[in-house]
Amino acid sequence: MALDKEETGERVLAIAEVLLNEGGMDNLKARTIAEQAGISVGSVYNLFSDLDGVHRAVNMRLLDRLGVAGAAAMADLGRRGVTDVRDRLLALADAYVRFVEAHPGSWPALLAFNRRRPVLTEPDVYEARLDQLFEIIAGVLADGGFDLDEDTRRIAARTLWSSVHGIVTSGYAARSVRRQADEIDRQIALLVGVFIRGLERGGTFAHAGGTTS
Amino acid sequence: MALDKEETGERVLAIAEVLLNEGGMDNLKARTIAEQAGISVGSVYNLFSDLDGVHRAVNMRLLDRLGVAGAAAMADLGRRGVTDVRDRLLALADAYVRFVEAHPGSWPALLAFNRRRPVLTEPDVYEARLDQLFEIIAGVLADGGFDLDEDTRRIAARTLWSSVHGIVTSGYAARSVRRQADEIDRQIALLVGVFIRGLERGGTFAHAGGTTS
DNA sequence: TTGACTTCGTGAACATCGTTCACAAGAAAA
DNA sequence: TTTTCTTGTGAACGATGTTCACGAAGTCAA
Repeated sequence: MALDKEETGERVLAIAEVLLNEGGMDNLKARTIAEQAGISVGSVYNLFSDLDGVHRAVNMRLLDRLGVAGAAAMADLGRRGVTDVRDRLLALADAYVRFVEAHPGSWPALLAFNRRRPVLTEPDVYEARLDQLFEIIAGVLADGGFDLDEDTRRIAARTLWSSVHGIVTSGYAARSVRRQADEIDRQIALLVGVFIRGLERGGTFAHAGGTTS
Repeated sequence: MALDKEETGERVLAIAEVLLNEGGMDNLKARTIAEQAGISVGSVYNLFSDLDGVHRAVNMRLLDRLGVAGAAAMADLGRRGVTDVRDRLLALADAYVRFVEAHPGSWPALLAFNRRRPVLTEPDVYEARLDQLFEIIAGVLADGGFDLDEDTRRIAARTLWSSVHGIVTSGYAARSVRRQADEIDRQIALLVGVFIRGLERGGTFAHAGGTTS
């Protein structure tokens, strides 16, 4: 045996990520992985329980990389003395956009992976890695001087994240590739701008049932 | 032959939608459709080019139904004399939430379907049906008395839609089923509230490059 | 009516996929 | 050396998407 077991696993994950990035979920085939990794099909199932297990492991790496990208963007702004809330939120959103662009196949594959089953899987680990991002956003909001209690700030952070996520994914699902990046940037700019102005005006955001007569 | 060709196609689509709704994309099998529809496997391929073609047709029906739900929600509010922008936007968002809840499997399958290939498909028809929804939102914004030019209003409508979409999909991707509906409602209420307050303050939302020193 | 032509349903057949498993090779222990 | 355990192997199985040669049934002209 030439390689360590863990080392072989890493190589399989690297190959799997390339396959996912190039051809989406349908391109993740056990025989292709085995061939490119120089092992047999059975060995793939020795290293991972399923192909789903391989995909899950790739997704973990992606989420980790996304967290690093977000933290790096904040660290970079801090190093340059930028403290403006708008700039920091835009930088976070931009980091996410660049991350999605850097993973044109594997990131959509992660999203599709979660939607494949109704709710059978246990995305606890997923949520844990996403919480890391939420806390970054909540931290930015906390420094913004808004008069928000902790609970509202938590909701606002998740709302902001979900909104940016929706803008980016909806944007890239549209037809043209060019000109679409511009649309995404404009939507994000409008969202962040409107969000900050709305928060600055204070007030409560209770789930008021105003729609009923 | 007992049934018309088009009628058989409708039955196939109805069966396919049930299958998708119950088990997601993996549950859409040619042999299952043929068996439940009382036809042969080959006939399915006579009626539709691919299984993807079947899925596409189901998705069209879903998008039509979503458009009807949105329009109905607006018509209902108009009938009850409700003209407040916040109420109307919340009603639209609520219509979307209820739509997603009414299609727990087939709607995620639609989203996963679009993410399956990088950008090979031509979602022109998709976009056309979504534009219908954007125009509804833009119409509500136009009645809101905000000082927005048509272009900004278009962007704002799409931003609002994408944000709500992101909130809903991110929300249902999380772990618990209960208590999650509450989280979604709170995020939507915060988003709409913040959005309206932000728009009321006017100003431009140009893509100002403020992040660079 | 009859014959040719067209249309369309049929299901066996093929290729490919995920997954399993009996087997063997090799390392470690005795 | 012998035994035992681990681990890689690839043939084999079942399921799936898709095709296609065949035949039944309808249509129409003579």
